[in-house]
Amino acid sequence: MIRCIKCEQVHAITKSGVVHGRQRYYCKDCRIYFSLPESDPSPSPSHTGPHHSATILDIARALNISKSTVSRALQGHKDIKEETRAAVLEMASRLDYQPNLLAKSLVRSKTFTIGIIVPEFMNYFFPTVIIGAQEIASAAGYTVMICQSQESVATEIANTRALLASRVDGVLISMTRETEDFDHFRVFGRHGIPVVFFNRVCETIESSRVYVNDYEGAFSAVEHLIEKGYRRIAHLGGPPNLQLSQNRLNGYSDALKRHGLPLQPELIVRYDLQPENARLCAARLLDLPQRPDAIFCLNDPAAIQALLLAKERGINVPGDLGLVGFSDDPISSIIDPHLTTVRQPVGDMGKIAMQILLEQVEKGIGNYVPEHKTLPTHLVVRESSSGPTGHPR
Amino acid sequence: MIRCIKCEQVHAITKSGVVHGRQRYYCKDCRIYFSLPESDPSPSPSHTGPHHSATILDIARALNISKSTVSRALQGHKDIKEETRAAVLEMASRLDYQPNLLAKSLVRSKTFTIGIIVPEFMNYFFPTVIIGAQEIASAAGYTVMICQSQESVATEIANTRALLASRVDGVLISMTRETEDFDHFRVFGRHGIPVVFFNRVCETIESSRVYVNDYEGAFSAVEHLIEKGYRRIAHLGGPPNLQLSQNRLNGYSDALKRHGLPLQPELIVRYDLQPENARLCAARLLDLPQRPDAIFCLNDPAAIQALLLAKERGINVPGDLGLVGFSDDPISSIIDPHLTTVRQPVGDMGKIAMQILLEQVEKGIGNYVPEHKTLPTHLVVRESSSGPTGHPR
DNA sequence: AAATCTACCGGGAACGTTTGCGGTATCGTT
DNA sequence: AACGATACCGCAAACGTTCCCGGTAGATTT
Repeated sequence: MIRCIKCEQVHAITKSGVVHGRQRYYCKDCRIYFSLPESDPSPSPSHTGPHHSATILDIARALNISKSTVSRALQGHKDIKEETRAAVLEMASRLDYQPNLLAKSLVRSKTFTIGIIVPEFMNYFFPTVIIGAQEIASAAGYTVMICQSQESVATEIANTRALLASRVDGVLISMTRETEDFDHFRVFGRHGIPVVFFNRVCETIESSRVYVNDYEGAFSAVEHLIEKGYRRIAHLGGPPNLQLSQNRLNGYSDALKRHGLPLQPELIVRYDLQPENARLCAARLLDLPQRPDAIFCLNDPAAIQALLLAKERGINVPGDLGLVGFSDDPISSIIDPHLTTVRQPVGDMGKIAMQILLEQVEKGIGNYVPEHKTLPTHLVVRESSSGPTGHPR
Repeated sequence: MIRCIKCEQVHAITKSGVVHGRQRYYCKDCRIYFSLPESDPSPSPSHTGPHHSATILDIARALNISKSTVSRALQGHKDIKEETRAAVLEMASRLDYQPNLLAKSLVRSKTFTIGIIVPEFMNYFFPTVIIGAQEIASAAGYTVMICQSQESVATEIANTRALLASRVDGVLISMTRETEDFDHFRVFGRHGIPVVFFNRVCETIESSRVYVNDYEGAFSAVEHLIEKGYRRIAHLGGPPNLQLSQNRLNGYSDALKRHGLPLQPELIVRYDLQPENARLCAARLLDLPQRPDAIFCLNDPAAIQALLLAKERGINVPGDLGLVGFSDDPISSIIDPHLTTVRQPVGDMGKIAMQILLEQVEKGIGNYVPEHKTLPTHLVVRESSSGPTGHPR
């Protein structure tokens, strides 16, 4: 006892397969498909109706023209009379037509979406990058698809597959803290999809990269501590497989060398980017028989953990312990004492990375050379490093 | 002078259209399509190759079987001999086959992706919700597509269109601070796409909603301030079009009434959720001829701005000014003094919202009733509200 | 020996677009 | 009067899947 949703007739209805749990029907008179929930024999009026969204074919039939014409009218092709176009547009909005990107992308083999893989977005850094990137992308008519690997290679691999399956036109990647094998990234190259790495870059893959000058940032931070009178400066570093922790470590040690200070291995600890472990590592440093009088931390979250721990233990910052972080997290200017840090242009990093990526997407793979962009850093001096007590400068 | 990328022959090649700027060719011998960048006549070897990703048809041809069989083998259909399936799998990985979700979704009219629209993700709240939601979604085999409206209705509307065009199976929405007209949300209903609102819900649209008990949270916060001895309690509230600011305001005033305190209009200010304006509004309260001795703030970011301003002006918190926020932002337990706040189960909100949504997606529209879920809040008492000086309790 | 069943596979339509090519009016030009 | 140009539109193939329907070969039952 199925009636057509349009002509309300019963006789011209035939079944037309089941799609995902609901019976589809076809009315021969109206030449229209529709479906009704089959578990509910008498659906409430508010939920009845054509769940089958309108297509260009529906518009075409309603106007007695061909779907080619509708398609062309919709995309502003010049071959279409102004009159017809107006009619199409009018009917499109009447039928609540929404173009099906899946179909469009399928035939044009271009999706106008960019994939982004980040390890997390709990902290300040990655959301800010993403916002910058998204701004550029949507200005260029692209949408983004954000994946978070949650610092796990397994889900990172899953993410690459998902993006590949969705046929994104390009991807932006900042890898996991534990990524050591990069094979899963190569698949993009094999499929002609440009990628650009940012922040946590991959050096063994031929691709564009954008990052800040970690070495210089670290160098200036440590030099600043030295100038303020700190002498036993420790480093709370990051995992060795990340290039940036290596660079910051190098900046640290070179600054020490430059000023004739010894490089003491026990003053260097590395944490795996988990906040809890930053705290643990800071504790290791503070528990040292000969305590450091300053710590240069890999990033602000780590510095904040160190600061909190110091406060708990009654260690005066900056009097007994100088602290400087990296990346200028907003919390750093709120916490007491305010944290000295190395500011990096976070939003710009997203923008620039996306700009480079989109350029390469438009050019097509093989028609561009990978680009390596280094962004400047800038030391922001605040209270946490104003010099040890008894050594005012 | 085009050679087949497989057999390296020249004679059997015919042109086969141009897709998006690159000429496509067809080798009659190998029955294979491929394309070369036409702007670069002699591409470097590293970038040469079949940009045309392998399809099930390629696998089928290589194995001399039909694409139906390949499809079935790939999805684990029982009709396929173990031997054939193994061969297909092997060939698939040899050809670096990646399924094309666009095509699959097109025919099944199901994308297994959920859209999420949030106003921003700079603060702690929304990223945390998203993480929770994503966890549930990916466990169920869905991927999410995150859009941020940036607190602008215009981009919110653009977001709905994008999600609609991408044919998401369902959407999670927390609306803009300025959304007053909800028509652009109705299109989901018309297209049979279930939506669930969270946090900033929409009451005029028939749909599921999940939020916290804002009224009770606010009530207990204000009651707490009263019990601690504060008497002139102000409220730094939010925009009136958001239900949650209304509810928190009601909790605030009812708590005052309950304890026989007068409701004074000049003690109620509302900000538009921009941090700068939170500061301005806090200033308005602190500039009052008769200054409030406590402020109950709409959320933690606002409370933090108030706290910073008070510190700048030398107003002692909690001695001269009690403060309590809402949502337990991590900064709140870092800032000095630590901020009393109403904790809400943020991650759970995402999880629950996604669970409800997925249920409705699976059931299909019309086969479920909208669900309204209120989550409990919990007052976290810290230093910022420990009582005015001279009124210790 | 015929009939039925099972296991496996292929043909082909369908999903909703885009787009090259061909067709038909209409109009102006020789 | 014939021809070419122009403006507009339709046909049909293609994109890469899924899945219904049918077919064949061998095994089992009657």
